[in-house]
Amino acid sequence: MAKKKEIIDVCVKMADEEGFLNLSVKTIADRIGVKPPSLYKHFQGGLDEIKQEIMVYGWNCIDIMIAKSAVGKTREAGLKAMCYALREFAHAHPGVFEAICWHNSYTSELNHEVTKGVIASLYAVLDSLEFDEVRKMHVLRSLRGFVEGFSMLELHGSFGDEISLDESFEYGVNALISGIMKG
Amino acid sequence: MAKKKEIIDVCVKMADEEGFLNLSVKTIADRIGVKPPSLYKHFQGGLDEIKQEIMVYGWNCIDIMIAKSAVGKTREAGLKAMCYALREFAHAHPGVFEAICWHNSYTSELNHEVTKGVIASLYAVLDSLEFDEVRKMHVLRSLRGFVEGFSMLELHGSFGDEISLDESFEYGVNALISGIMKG
DNA sequence: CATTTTGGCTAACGTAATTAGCCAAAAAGC
DNA sequence: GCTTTTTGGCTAATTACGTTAGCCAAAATG
Repeated sequence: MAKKKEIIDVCVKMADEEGFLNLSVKTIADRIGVKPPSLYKHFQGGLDEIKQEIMVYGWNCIDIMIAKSAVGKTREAGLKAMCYALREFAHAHPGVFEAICWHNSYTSELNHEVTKGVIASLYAVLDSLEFDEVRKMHVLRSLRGFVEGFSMLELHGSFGDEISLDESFEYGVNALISGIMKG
Repeated sequence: MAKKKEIIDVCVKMADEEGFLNLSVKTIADRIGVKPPSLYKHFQGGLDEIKQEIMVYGWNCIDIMIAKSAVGKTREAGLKAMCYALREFAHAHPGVFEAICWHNSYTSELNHEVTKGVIASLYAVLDSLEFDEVRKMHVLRSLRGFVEGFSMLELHGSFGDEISLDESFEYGVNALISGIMKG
């Protein structure tokens, strides 16, 4: 095995398959085929550093997905596309998404750096709304709150599944965005 | 020191003051003035059981706050009051709120039991909307997603604070509920 | 070819959760 | 009122994990 990047890729897979909470130095070392202390050659910050790297990986990934999803779209269509992209990421990478929701608290410094990229993508679409700066921030926060909250809850199984989750999400996105456009 | 209930009260305080993540058998035992093994006389399930009890405490508390907040209100006013009540709980009990967001995954069985009370309160107001069952569920999920997501993000410091969080929340609630009522 | 860096290892340590097994005081039963 | 059981605490020991120290071989670099 070799460099950080490959190890993080393995960790990302593990987080998604077995849960972010089940990541430990031992399980990671086992999966890589190495003894626990060897990981410290790559990550002197230990487990915390690995978890941060997963979070950073996640934000970069989200940045790309959101930017792609909004290409050529403005206003309602742009906002909607970004909401769907973020939820799709949460489904594709539940473990990484968990890392992002959770590990925030520790690392708000680093976190603000990292999220700048994402916020930049978002602002391109937000600008097309021609709202003032404060209102754009309200919109951004509202959308993030809804999508991250909804995704967190559904991934944790808090919603049950008798009624379609996809339809609930669509309903919520439509309601929120229609409220944003009209207000 | 004596019974479960008093110990949980202390744990709730600790979670809110020092963070849910910092709860450990040792810190709890210290605070109570007892040695770690003694806690197992009250909670045979160990730390996990304690964390579950905190979650249950939280849901009961939320149940009461939501029910009180919605008294005598219907439709928009009722929904809005419940959203504000839930966010107020998150602010008043950040540690317990964290427990609720986090510990969901482990305990979806128990969790579904516990949330029935809350969902009952909510349904009283939802019923006043005169929507069909499926749509009521969409509304419920959307509101929960938004409020829990927004609160989680602000408590984790993910939003910054240059622009008023209260105003962003108000904006989001108004947008979402207005979208819900019109749809 | 010499040297440094890289990436691995074993051994040891500190701390946390938990279990086993003991014991005194309070509570309940006769 | 005394006996017995339950309650709630303890110390000691176990297990598991993150981490550090210090050693070593192969690969990369000069």
